[in-house]
Amino acid sequence: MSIDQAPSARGLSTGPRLGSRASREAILLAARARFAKDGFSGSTIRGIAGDAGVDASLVMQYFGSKNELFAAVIASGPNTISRIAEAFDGPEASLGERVTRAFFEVWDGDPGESEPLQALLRAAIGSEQAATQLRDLIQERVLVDLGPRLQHDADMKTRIEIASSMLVGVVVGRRLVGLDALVRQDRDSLVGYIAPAIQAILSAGAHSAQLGVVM
Amino acid sequence: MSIDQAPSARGLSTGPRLGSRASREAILLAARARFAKDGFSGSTIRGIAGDAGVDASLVMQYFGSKNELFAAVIASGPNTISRIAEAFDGPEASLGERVTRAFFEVWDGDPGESEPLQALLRAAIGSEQAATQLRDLIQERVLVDLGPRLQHDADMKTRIEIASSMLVGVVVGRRLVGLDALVRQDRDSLVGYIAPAIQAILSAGAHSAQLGVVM
DNA sequence: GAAAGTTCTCAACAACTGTTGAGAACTAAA
DNA sequence: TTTAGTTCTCAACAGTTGTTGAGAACTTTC
Repeated sequence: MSIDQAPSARGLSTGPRLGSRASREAILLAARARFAKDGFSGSTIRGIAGDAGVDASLVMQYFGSKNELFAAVIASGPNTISRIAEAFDGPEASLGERVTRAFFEVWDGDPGESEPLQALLRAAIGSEQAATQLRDLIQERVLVDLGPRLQHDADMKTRIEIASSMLVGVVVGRRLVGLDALVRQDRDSLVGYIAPAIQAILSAGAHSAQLGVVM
Repeated sequence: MSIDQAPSARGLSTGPRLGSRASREAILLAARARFAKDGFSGSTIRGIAGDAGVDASLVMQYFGSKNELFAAVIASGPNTISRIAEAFDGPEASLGERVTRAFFEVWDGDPGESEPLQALLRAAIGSEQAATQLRDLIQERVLVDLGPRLQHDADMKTRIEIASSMLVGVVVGRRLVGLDALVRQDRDSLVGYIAPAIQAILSAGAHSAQLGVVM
């Protein structure tokens, strides 16, 4: 009945505590990898549980449902958009290269950072529901992180979405589809190819009538 | 036993023929739309059959299996890559615009043309098997259609794959994810934003050391 | 030792999946 | 009308899916 019956007057109680976080994290790790590789509907809870060396029902016990597990995977990623947003600070002449490089570091680098993003992208392309989730994430974060850096300018927002889509497209071609000429390139030479194009998208406003946006 | 027992010495025989092609085509149409919308594993034969106003087993009877139905949908699309390849013919100054416009006409236009492509892309992003299928398709067709137009140049092949990935990325952002600033733009203004970037990718070889490729 | 609390597994359910075989419903020829 | 051939549906299969509830196995406190 009463809460204060706790054994040693603390929140800690009797049972085993060591395995708890370890299994939970193993599940999250396995789910991250599988969602990134097979998409949402292509991944199964039994498969994830098997990878984590755990029974499927434990996954349910920790995360409630497959949808919540997926949400936990997405939430487990660090705030990548703010890292990309930081690339907007600096001289305009090298804007394309900074943004391109930041994108590759986030999407093409450490699995802990890239796998949740790839999972979200795969799921978003695979189902309308996840697409809404991704859309909202972009909508929120981009406004929060990029808003202060740029004046509210519909044209610049369009340019950012185009440039982002292009960069994501290259990552999709390289990592998800596996186009061989893209896979073979190392990151630096890819940046060499791509940065001028991104620069053309992002800084073209400076050549047109209404400008003074970025700097 | 013998084949020549056919009633009127023709290939035509007794049963109803009207429904045949109509149902087959209705199934193919429904499958095209659903694969494009929900991906491969997200689509069900029962759902496709329901859209076509037909029992699920009829789908099996016509196409044998879900995989073969998918292959039929992919094969039903016209040869889009050759249409894009044609855009490479012409003055180099407007190469970016021609290619960009051709891409949008193919990927963002008539459902009969764009839906098989979107279906293949969704499936390729959703599973490794379909990714191989897409990779092979690109490998074959690009070499066949673009090979004669360009000299065999690894650098140009890389540039083409990058530009294609970028354009596909924009289509994904616009059609599959639904980024609102991209959805709002009409095609012409999108081309206005994007063409210079594609031009930068495709014709940048002319500015670098080893050149003479495109012209 | 017993008791309490935690972590985890077993077995099963209900729904849905692709797929199959048998037989209706219909159409055209005899 | 009978017969043969075609188009299509019904009912069911075996497997997999997410999900659930009961109870083992283990750890700490008394």
